[in-house]
Amino acid sequence: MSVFGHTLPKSERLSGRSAIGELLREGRYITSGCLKVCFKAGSADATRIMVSVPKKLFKRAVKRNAVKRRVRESYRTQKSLLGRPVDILFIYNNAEVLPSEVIFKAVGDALKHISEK
RNA sequence: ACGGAGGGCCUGCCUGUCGCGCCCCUGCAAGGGGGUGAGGAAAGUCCGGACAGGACAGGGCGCCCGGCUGCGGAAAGCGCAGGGAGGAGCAAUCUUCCGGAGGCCGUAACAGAAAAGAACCGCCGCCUUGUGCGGCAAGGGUGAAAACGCGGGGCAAGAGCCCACGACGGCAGUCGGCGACGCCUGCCGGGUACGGCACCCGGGCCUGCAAGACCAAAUAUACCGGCAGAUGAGGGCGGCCCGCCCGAUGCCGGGGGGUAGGUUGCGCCAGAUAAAUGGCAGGCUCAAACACAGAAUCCGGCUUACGGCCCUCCGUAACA
RNA sequence: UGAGGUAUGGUGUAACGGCUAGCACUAGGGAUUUUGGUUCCCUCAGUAGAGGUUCGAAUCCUCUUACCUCAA
Repeated sequence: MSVFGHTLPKSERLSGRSAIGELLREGRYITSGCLKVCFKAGSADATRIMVSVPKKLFKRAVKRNAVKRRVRESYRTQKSLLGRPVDILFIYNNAEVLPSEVIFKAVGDALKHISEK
């Protein structure tokens, strides 16, 4: 782990059918700007996240990838806002590819909201 | 210069910083170092394969797809070059069609007499002068399409009826070409268009990596072994015992198929598996660093989307 | 990722390649009625988009777009 902690290795990403199913079943939902966020207290040691961009919103894979990368980048630079381990799912919920600043703010707000709960 | 036509090429690189996948090295570990990391279309999934499973004695018919020629190719609704007929454009050039049949079958709405052996108007002849009989297909009109064009002969009037020239189709021959075919000569032919059928040549079994292969919890269980069991195993009521009720299987071990899940298929310079190539700042080469766009089994094409440059050619205008 | 299908007025659906694309409901107008309903009459509005074949295309062919189904 680097000095700054602004990393996002594989162990901090949510994967696996059962883990995702558990989150979707038991998680709480909040909305923050262009994002819908599903989260629950983490069962693993580290905070784990995943990002979802529905195909209904963007038909082109390039746009979906761009949005996912911006969300991940925003989380990576702001992950220090969280205290204890949480499982989080970010679902993009806007018909347009928004600029990085907007997504950055939405992710930041969501993280603050979660850490207060 | 503007507009257009054809062809070719490219669609980055570097630095700083924060990050990601895979591989290698190092380290007990945390980590550190190095390498590498999307496209010309990766797309649409329109064709063809490889590969995999299923089916399958051998052969024929049928069915489906393709159909000018030559070369390339494993093959292709493939590429390159060329041929014929038609169409678009002032032009450069582009584009559509193409084996085969004098036979058979089907279709040709409306209009029109008639849409395939035609006669409404019309033209001509005869007499018994009529709502007659017969001949003709040049002219008119309908239609998307009407029986080859034009000139002459011929005739009662006419007509490829005959003749010359021409167009079209077929056959034969000389020459040129690997060939499709072309040029020339001679002979023959005359009801159109479209589609299908005999036939000829080539290809085609079906399903697709969510194919397929391997490992393998929990629960139930084929089968095998051991133990207990109508002298009551086990279960229900209950915290336990007694009691009451139901009662022939119960427990343990092995074990096959198989589900969740995992591995493989899956790439020895991309190789993930909820899925990596990015963000920010700046620079360089420069024709430009923008547009279209993100690998999931892999190849060969086609099609569609889209930025830029170069070369050749055509047209218009201006200048020399 | 692979395989397949659909698109016709606002909605649901018909139409051997051939009349002005038919029908029902809805909507608008009118008639009947004291008013409303029922009933009757009239009207509006459509072949998803772009090319091609053809004398002629909703229909046949090609491409594009949108939507749907199936295969863990």
